[in-house]
Amino acid sequence: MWWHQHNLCFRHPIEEDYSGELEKKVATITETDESTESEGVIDSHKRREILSRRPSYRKILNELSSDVPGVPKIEEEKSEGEGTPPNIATMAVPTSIYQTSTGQYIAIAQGGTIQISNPGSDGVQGLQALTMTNSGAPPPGAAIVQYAAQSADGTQQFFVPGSQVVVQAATGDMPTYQIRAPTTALPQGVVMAASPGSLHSPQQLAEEATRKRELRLMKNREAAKECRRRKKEYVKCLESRVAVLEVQNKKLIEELETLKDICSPKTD
DNA sequence: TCGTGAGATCGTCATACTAC
DNA sequence: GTAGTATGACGATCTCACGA
Repeated sequence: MWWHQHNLCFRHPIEEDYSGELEKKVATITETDESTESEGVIDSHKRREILSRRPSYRKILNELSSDVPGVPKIEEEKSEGEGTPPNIATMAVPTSIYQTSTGQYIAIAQGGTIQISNPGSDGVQGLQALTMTNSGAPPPGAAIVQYAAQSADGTQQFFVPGSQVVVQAATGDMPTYQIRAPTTALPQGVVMAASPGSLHSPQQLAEEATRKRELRLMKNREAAKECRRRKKEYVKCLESRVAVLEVQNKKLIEELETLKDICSPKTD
């Protein structure tokens, strides 16, 4: 974070202990002893314990917000069942089987199930079922593949194992599908897919594990971004609170001095 | 212009917490 | 108990200011 003041720039280590210092400052100004972190050397394990037991930024900020009018609250995320995620589409397509240029088969079943068979697999064996869904709980054993609602060229893409995408190349009565490299760098949504029970070969299991890991990493990446955003907001909130409390403190001191003068007039 | 230092940002991992 | 989420820690990389 950059702090610009009279053409001088000051930097604050936003991600480290700055918020902790602010918390101490707020605690000092409000004359509470909530902040119990000692100044001495704390070994990393104890420090981790202390930090990890701290309530989340959202909770703290919302508590602060309820105290300080004008400070916006961080909205609680809606539960997943509420409403339709904007990026998840329902596939209402006729039951069809398509063959790709690489020899893979894609079967679009009624109800939106997409099945992919790899070259060399004999028919049903080796099929991977991709069940498109708008909402509701995933079926037992279901895994998640990545899905982008629309690519740059206006087509729909369904991310499948092996860093490939199933692309809906045209809409209408007879949509066409292709398997090709993704045209968008980042997937924007998810669909439910591929029960592990349908995976047989070690290669498929490895692909499944890789896919799960990539999905987990992607989610964690987004979570980290969101967490950092919340932390920044929290720090801003603390800063404004410090400013408000300092003004209040100053006023109270001045008031106290005034009252002292009134109550104890000089005898000279 | 280039090297360097300091802070910012990002991705990942580990782990506590939470919801079911 | 388990899966998913939140967040601290850490390392890599980026960005910017500053001095040689």
